[in-house]
Amino acid sequence: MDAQYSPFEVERSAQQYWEKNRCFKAVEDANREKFYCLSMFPYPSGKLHMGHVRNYTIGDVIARFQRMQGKNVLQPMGWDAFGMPAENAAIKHRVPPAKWTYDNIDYMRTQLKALGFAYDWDRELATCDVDYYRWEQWFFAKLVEKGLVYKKNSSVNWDPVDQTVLANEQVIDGRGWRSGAKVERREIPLWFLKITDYAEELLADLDQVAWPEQVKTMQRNWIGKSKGVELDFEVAEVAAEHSKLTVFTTRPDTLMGVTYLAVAADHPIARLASELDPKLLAFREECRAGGTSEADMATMEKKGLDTGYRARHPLTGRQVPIYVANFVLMEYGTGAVMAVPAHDQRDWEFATKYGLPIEPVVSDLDGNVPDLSEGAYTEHGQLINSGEFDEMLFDEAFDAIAKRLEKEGRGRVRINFRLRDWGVARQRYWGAPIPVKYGPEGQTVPLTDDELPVRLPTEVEIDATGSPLKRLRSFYELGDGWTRETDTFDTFMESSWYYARFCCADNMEAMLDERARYWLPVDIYIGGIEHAILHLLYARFFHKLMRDFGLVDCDEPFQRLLTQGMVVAETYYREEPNGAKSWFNPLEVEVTRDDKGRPVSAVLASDGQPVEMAGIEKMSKSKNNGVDPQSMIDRFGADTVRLFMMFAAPPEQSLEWSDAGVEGAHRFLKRLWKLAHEHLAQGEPGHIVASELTEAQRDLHRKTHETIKKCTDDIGRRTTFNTAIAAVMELTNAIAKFDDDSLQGLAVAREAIEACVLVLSPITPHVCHTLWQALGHEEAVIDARWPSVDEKALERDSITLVVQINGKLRAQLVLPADADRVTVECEALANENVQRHLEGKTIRKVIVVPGKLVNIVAS
RNA sequence: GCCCGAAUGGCGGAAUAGGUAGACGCAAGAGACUUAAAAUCUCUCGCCCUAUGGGCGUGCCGGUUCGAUCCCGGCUUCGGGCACCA
Repeated sequence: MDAQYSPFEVERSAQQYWEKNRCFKAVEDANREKFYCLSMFPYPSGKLHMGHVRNYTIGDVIARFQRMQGKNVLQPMGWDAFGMPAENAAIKHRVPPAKWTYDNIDYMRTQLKALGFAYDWDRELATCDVDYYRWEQWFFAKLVEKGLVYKKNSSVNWDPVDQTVLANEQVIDGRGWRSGAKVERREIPLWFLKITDYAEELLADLDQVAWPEQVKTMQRNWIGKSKGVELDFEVAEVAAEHSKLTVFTTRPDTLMGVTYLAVAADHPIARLASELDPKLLAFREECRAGGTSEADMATMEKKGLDTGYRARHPLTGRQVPIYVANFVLMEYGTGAVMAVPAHDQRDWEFATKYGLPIEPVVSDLDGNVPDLSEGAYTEHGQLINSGEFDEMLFDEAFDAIAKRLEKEGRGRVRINFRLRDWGVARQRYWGAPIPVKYGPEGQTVPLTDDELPVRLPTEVEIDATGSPLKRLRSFYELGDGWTRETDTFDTFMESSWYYARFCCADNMEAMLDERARYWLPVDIYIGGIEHAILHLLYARFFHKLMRDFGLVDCDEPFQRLLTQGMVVAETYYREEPNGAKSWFNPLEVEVTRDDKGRPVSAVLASDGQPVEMAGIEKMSKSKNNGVDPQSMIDRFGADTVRLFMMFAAPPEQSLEWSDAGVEGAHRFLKRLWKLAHEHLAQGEPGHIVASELTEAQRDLHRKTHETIKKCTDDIGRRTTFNTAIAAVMELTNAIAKFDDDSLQGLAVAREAIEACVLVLSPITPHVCHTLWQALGHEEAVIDARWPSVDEKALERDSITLVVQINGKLRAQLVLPADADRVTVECEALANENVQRHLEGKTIRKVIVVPGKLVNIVAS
């Protein structure tokens, strides 16, 4: 064994060993307990960023830990390869999306390999491979047959200059990012998957999965199940087919307070009204301005205009005005809402703005009529001004009003979901073609198995103006007046089932096979919290579709979920003469500190001139604060990078990049290496005989087992790798202080060092691979079993407990571990400092928490 | 705007079931070794005071409790998501 730790040699030889022996190939084995560990696959954007390194290190630590627990582990990796950046790169650099994507994949694969992740590379897949997306097309056709797919009009962001549909992120302050033109909402027919058919199950099955409570809460709120009443307002002046205006409300108790209705700009009644009124027509046009996102809807100025039509209140018969409003959307619900300005804040603001009546129908529980001068009263209360329903509370009023509406045929109780069906069509090139054709008479026909797959052509001209597929005759035209669908799938489609395909990625005959039943569900899924709703909900839905098609047999795809925080770093800039800011990478900047270590100023290393410090932000290109993982691997080796990432913060929190912290991690590995080296130089150890250990030996022996116990829990249950590493650091500090070359001493030290190597091996696998060999083991450390805790070694003779007076710390006592309550109390009261603080006071109560503390309550 | 989180020394963080706030690491300071530097090792390190002791202290205001970083109510600031970024 070398005296010096040389990471590159160590890493090369460990990686060669793993590759040569195909250590991470996963083979189905019904007799072994399986463990499927999955990290969210990356979009191949060019090179790995620190967020990837963090994500994949977490996954790798868990996979390697589970392997040491004796599980049959599957840990695959692949590429979420369709998406917009490839098209943007094609426009900017004139590189075909396919070439750009595959080049990026090749580079990023070498980076992942350099980090030593224990992937079964035989299962690698890229979603842009036809062997992958063909099954998505096949499955889509099956879903069409089952009636789970339909086409309907939906709003998109339309750039009138580039004549193209924009993604929400391409709309900046209401304008197209390339053209700068004001974006309009435009209705186009799009393909939808009926996720709402599964709303109830998607909600209920959240109870089965071991996910963070916050993620489950977000999904529950997103699905948004609510009980309410659907009711009809009659509009007398218009033709029969529009004479009923249906609305949904969760507050039927406020029905008597309805003073107006609001409909979407594209609602039939609004259309009808605008035929006669140019002002209305103009307003309906105006409603088209702006983006389609919910945030836009919620924050825009609420505007409306009277249609002139009046609706008949279903209970009172009173006539209420119908307004067109820009915040009501035709696609959601019925495209119409009832307004109760006294008890809904948005309605209150609208009514106040347009001088509409605000009539309270709910008082507080003491019968006090609410003050509506500053805003709506939205609490549940007691009904007033509601005739026969007066004095009823919410539940009673809900039932009574619903019952009466039902009896009169004007309403019914309904369960409503906020969740909307999933629009899966995109007007983009770099995606999986939707397998549908259109006939000369307007027929819409899904492609049959023998017409599949539809290959995405790679020889295309890409520019900023929409999908090139329509311009490509060989793709678009099918002869005899038939044409092909040119929309492609939302890339969430691919990421909704890749976890299943990993189980049998080589099957060319079927989407999934029995191997998927062996491996699924994924035991732990690791990825960014930003995917808490959309990706995870779509994947859960898709899983249930596959289950109902007999392709998988569990209800949920991801049993446990670990959501990781962002990687952030300090930002530095200089203001240029023209006012623009130029940003400098943290690695190019030197920070000077005051004598307390506080940063006071920063200079650019290259010219020594000052730069401004602008705080800590998510690593990004725009702020140039991204630290390239590659440069860190080149400098310190993969183990150091992995160790730092796992040590700097628990996985759920954001992680701040720190150069000094990385150096600290590197120093620790050097110390560990030296410790092992020096220990080995002291000669062969004896065997531990527990009854013959000195006190110091017993202390180290105990610390070793305390560390094993803590690390097992920290890694296996809590996934707080930072505290596991801290515990190992404590143990190495104890080993370094332990100076005893007797046979028993060496044996205790050997046990401690081996524990460090085993426990760290999932985190820093390369250096532990080499150290394990150096410690004389034939088997590789990846095949070693996780160390077990000797409960006997944990026992202590004496314990320290603290004495508080009125909750304030006043003394510490060292007592035999088995001291009884009376002894503890007497010892506490006998303490000099305790007596001093009790002088002139009367003891009211003594609380003893066994093994922890004594609190004396005195006054 | 709506939904979900977070806030602890100079810094990253720890305190796992309401029981010693600050483990571990970084930075900083002092010292040892060295011709010197690097590396390494040892010690100090929340703030304040009349210092073998004491007061204050976990974003802010209030509550529950013998005891609150932890539970409850109300704020502030920052972050994630909001259905076509992935």
